[in-house]
Amino acid sequence: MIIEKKDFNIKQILECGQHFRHEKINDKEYLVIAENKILHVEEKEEKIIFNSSQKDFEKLWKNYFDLNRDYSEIKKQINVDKVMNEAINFGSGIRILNQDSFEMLITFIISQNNRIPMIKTVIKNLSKKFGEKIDGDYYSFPTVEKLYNANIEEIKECKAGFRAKYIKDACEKVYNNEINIYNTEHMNTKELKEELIKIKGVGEKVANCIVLFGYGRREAFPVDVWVKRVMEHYYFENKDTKLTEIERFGNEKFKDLSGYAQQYLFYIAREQGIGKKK
DNA sequence: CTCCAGGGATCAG
DNA sequence: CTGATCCATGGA
Repeated sequence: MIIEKKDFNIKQILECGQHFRHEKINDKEYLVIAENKILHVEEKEEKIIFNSSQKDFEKLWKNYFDLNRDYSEIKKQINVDKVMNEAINFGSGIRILNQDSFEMLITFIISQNNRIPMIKTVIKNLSKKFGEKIDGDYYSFPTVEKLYNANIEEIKECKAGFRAKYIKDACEKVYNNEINIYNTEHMNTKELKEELIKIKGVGEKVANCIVLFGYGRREAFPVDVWVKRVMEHYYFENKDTKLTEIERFGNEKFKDLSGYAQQYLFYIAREQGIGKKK
């Protein structure tokens, strides 16, 4: 499947901190794992080549890469000042992926106080140990039931560290229907976040990432170390500012498009090391 | 060696 | 309520 290259940069999409199940071949060529599929994506001149069947493309990848949405309109609306103009131009090919909600739950529990390469390693280990083989050394993300039946020691062996008990708690609460993470259409974002925060190891930031990347709640504004740095640098005169205040500032500034704004800001901050101490 | 990572739980005040 | 400390692990 070939589509026109517009508001699409595979490197920016996969390396803006929302996705951990890919392998880089080069800047314009990646392997992406989702569900029980492996996709080879390649940028060529003004086209994007999805090496998949038309059926898989329509059923999975089209929505996964959020191709039904007009990003030029979104960018226009959040381009409210000089800072955002620079961030949007820097990451102009970013799109927010629509990923599996349970996978996002576990993924962002793993993300806490961790580095991106290590997050990828833990997810790969969990998938290899508890997922289904797709092809070669690639495995699908584990189901709730599989992870629920794993014991803490096995999860720790995947290098999850102190987060293993959080993963276990998440699986128990989901498997036993102590929390509802599946029929969520009737819940607003605040209610959904409150539900997720009942899980140990899920706080405000992790909950925001889960609803943004796993539930399409694009009004969420996760504030991590990088967003804190870039926001303090540009909007708070480098003064140490509370996370809740930064989140409120973002939500008021970007309204229901906060998640997109946050993602352009995260990407430019991390790529350029904005605000990082020496 | 020390410091820190897409934070949160727990404890001290 | 706010702020400090601890948490596994590995790379800089």
